[in-house]
Amino acid sequence: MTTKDRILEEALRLFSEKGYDGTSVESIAEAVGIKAPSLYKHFKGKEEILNCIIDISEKRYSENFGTAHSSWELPESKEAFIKVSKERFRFTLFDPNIRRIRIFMTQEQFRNRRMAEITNRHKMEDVQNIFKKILTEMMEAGIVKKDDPELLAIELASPAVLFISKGDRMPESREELLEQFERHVRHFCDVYFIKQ
Amino acid sequence: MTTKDRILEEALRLFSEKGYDGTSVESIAEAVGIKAPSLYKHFKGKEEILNCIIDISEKRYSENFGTAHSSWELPESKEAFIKVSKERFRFTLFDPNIRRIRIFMTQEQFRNRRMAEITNRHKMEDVQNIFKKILTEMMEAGIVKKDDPELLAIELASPAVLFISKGDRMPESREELLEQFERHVRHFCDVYFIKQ
DNA sequence: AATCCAAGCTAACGTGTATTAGCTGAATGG
DNA sequence: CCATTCAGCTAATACACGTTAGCTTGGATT
Repeated sequence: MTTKDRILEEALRLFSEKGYDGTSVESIAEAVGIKAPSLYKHFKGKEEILNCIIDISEKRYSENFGTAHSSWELPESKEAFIKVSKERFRFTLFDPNIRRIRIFMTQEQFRNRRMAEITNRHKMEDVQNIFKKILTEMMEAGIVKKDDPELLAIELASPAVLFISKGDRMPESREELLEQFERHVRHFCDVYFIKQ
Repeated sequence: MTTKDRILEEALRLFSEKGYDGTSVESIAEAVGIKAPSLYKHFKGKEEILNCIIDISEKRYSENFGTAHSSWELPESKEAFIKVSKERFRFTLFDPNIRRIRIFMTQEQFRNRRMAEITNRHKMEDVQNIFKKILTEMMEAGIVKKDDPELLAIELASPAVLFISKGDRMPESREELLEQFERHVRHFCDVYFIKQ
């Protein structure tokens, strides 16, 4: 791992913990194990670090949630659907990289137009498009009742978003949130899946 | 309105726009129309201003959403329920004071334990308790199908939270969000209300 | 072996920020 | 009518932060 990558890693960690304005260039350098002026051999300044992190955030997010890359195989049954949903939810909730990006985005979205757009693309488009796609396919396969897949995607996704936010705020509640999420998905299945 | 109140008002506005660390004492003073040192006649320092604002946030939130103060009359029909939900949603989405507090809280929750707890009490308890109460009553009144009111409260509330977050991020989309919210509530009624 | 460059360092600068000291004038109260 | 208090002001302080200049060094290149 290069020094440049280590700088970006530590900067993201610090930004997510203290915010951009609350993080000094010196503290980033210290976390990396170099002196502040050495940082300028790799980046023009603090703002360039920020922009690189935004780039990374955008990339990692689209890798993990973009419709293109996201290859869920179609769940064949209610239990398969619950299992794969839970795995996905657990990963999103616990993965430290995704988590740091999410917390950082949550804080920075109001002062950075690009950050607002990325946050939005993620929460309002990517997540819902994944669910929309799966739900559409499951409707066609006769597993889920025919309905507006866009609306159902929101019904399915938004409690997850709420739980994830709580998990970021209070990490100690994450195990409990997994259970809450399962209850929600099971309920969703009870309502919208075709009984066999 | 006293100077002290004006300071708190402008500080909240600036904190919500630029964050706590991004707001200087001088800029608060300037917004109020005084010089920075005069601020110290009213507050011990920047941090005391922050704490006062947190107090205010907590108070305003519990005034608006606390179970105790919240007096919804029980909606008698589906349309009445949709109407009152929409009004409430519109208010929450547009009211500038509530909005500033919410945006400020969203940013500060990760660096301030108290802020995390207030955010949580609001999003995870207050909002859901209101809906839980109404839904329970409507189940007893034979308007809504019998089900777990706690779960249904989440199904009803979480898309609203998602829409509100988007509205804070991109205010220009708020009118559209009102329509999306109505679609969600109508769908909710279709699924959970007893047909007449 | 001589040269070069990347990546670190120390020292220093300029700016911005939170806060304090101490003055002033106007209202308040005995 | 004088004393006090309040709420503003200017000037100044101390420090932190982002950034630049310029030196050093060790490994790669020629």
